[in-house]
Amino acid sequence: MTISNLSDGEGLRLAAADAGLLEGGIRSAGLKVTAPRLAVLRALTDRPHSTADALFGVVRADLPGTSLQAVYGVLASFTSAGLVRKIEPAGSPALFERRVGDNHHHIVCTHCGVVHDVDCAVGHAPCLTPADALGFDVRAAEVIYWGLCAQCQAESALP
Amino acid sequence: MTISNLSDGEGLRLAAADAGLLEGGIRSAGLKVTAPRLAVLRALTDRPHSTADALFGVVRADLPGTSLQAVYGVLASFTSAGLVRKIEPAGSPALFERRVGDNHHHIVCTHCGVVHDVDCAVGHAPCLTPADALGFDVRAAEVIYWGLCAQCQAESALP
DNA sequence: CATTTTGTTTTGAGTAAATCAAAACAATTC
DNA sequence: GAATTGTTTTGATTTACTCAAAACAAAATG
Repeated sequence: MTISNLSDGEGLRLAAADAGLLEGGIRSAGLKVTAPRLAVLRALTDRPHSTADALFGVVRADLPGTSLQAVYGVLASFTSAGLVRKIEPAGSPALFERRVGDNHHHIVCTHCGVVHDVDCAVGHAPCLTPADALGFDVRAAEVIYWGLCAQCQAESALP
Repeated sequence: MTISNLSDGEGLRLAAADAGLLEGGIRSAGLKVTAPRLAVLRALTDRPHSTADALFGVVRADLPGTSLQAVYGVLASFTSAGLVRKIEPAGSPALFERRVGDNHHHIVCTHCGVVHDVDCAVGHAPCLTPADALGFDVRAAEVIYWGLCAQCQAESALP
């Protein structure tokens, strides 16, 4: 599979527009630019908080030869290169997003599973300092809010 | 397997002392009191932040006939009865603890995986209010701090 | 431009953690 | 003590993910 069959038909113009940005991001992370990587990164741009499997579904539409393992491989390399962030909410397969480098958190619907980004709670870097760090050298604080999303609240209020 | 072969030998006195408390806890959660449930609850008292598998290892020493699935079943019933809390740190199998009902969080060592409880960060119920809840009815905030524990810091500083 | 090197993807197998279902069984209720 | 209800065992199954070797493509090099 070569980069030249990356896109076809109506996706071509969009792909051409994005390609530079996506490609630059991958390249400047010190990774080789390949068709599966471009496809995964594009899919993730459109659909943040996706599972590997969901991304595989999107990617294989663009690039039919792509394997699920390739998607896992791409995501692993992106994650360790700091190009994407992996989140693992309880009870869910891992989710991935392109928004990295800021200290943002997530809010997850306990009913439908939808995930949204939320900015940090209190002031500058809230929750980044535990009451007592017990001698740990704390590097990160991960916050997940759980609750009912607006739509599921509305649905649960129906007769 | 009956409750009568719950313990033997030197564990008997301790078991007798605990049995009332453990039994009362299970019963008042509306669950039947069984040998596997007592054994799991006792194991969890001694070793908070254990996996189902680790608890299975402890329980089968007391109660050799116990199956791993029984341990999963016991933990599921305890969790939904509010008798234990299940935590699922990224990259780890689920951990269980008896400390419930308070809003405490966890600090996990990125190197050795050890988990400790930490009280809430700032004031009363910090992090319980996101900057913007996006219409969600927020019910819980889960905070996990990641860092190097004191021992792993010491070991990484060696020649 | 051709070649080599390095890194990526495919193919296929394998694993860990957890779940499901039916039959056997035990705790509580009556 | 019998009936009822809930729990545990047994055994199979699933999901999410990982590993390894061979095939292959991208980038570096001459």
